Amino acid sequence: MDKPTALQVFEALSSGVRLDVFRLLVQAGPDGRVAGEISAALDIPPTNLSFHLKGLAQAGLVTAEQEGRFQRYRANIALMVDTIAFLTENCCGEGVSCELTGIAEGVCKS
Amino acid sequence: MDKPTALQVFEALSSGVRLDVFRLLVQAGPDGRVAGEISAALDIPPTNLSFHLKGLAQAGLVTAEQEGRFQRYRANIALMVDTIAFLTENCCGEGVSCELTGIAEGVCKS
DNA sequence: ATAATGATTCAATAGTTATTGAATTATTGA
DNA sequence: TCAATAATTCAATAACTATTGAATCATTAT
Repeated sequence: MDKPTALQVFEALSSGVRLDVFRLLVQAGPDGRVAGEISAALDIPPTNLSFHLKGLAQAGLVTAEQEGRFQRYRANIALMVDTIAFLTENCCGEGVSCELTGIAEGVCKS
Repeated sequence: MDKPTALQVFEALSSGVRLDVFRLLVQAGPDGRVAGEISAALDIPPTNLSFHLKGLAQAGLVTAEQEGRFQRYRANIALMVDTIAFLTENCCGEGVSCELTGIAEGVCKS
């Protein structure tokens, strides 16, 4: 993953609203959720939700698919996994072990 | 890790300057770097660097220690590892495997 | 066709973030 | 003490982000 992509992902995740939306879509699984469902579930006004969904989509963290007059959103798990890989490669210096924290071995460079 | 902490970390990592600073400090290892070294290495004016170091410190991603008239900064690897754990717990839904991406098994809930 | 529904875009506003140069604080060295 | 050095804070500005309500666009149902 290149740096601009990583920055966009971090910026997208730096809002409580967007983090909540993304988590909801992760939990929703492959079916995702239409905008109205997200709006209702998280109690976010449609216009504000649109704003944040746009940011998430621009960062690539969610995809949008038209479904009649609904708009269905899904989490892009692959990008999140890539992001975790990016952080992993940037988080552990020489000889630093991640075992201490309960993260699986092999995750960090060390 | 709680949500406000995660949000602060993501916000801190959402600036190219701060990401560069953090990576530099990770590479520097336990010795860290004094502010002037960071400023010179990344070609960032001292006053702007102070601004971004403040953000990183507030998020907990770096620590600062006075050393004579210098200020030594170090990366907080533990917090980064916690952040990776946070993302891991929020990235993989039911039955989603991370194997595809080359991330070690056991990382995702699966 | 027309009305109703789902969602987005637009316009306005308030608040926040990034950057720069000048001023300030603190420590070291002559 | 006095000048020099390291770093931060302050003040000003420009740019961006978040939120809301009104308006618009597209699709569905009558």
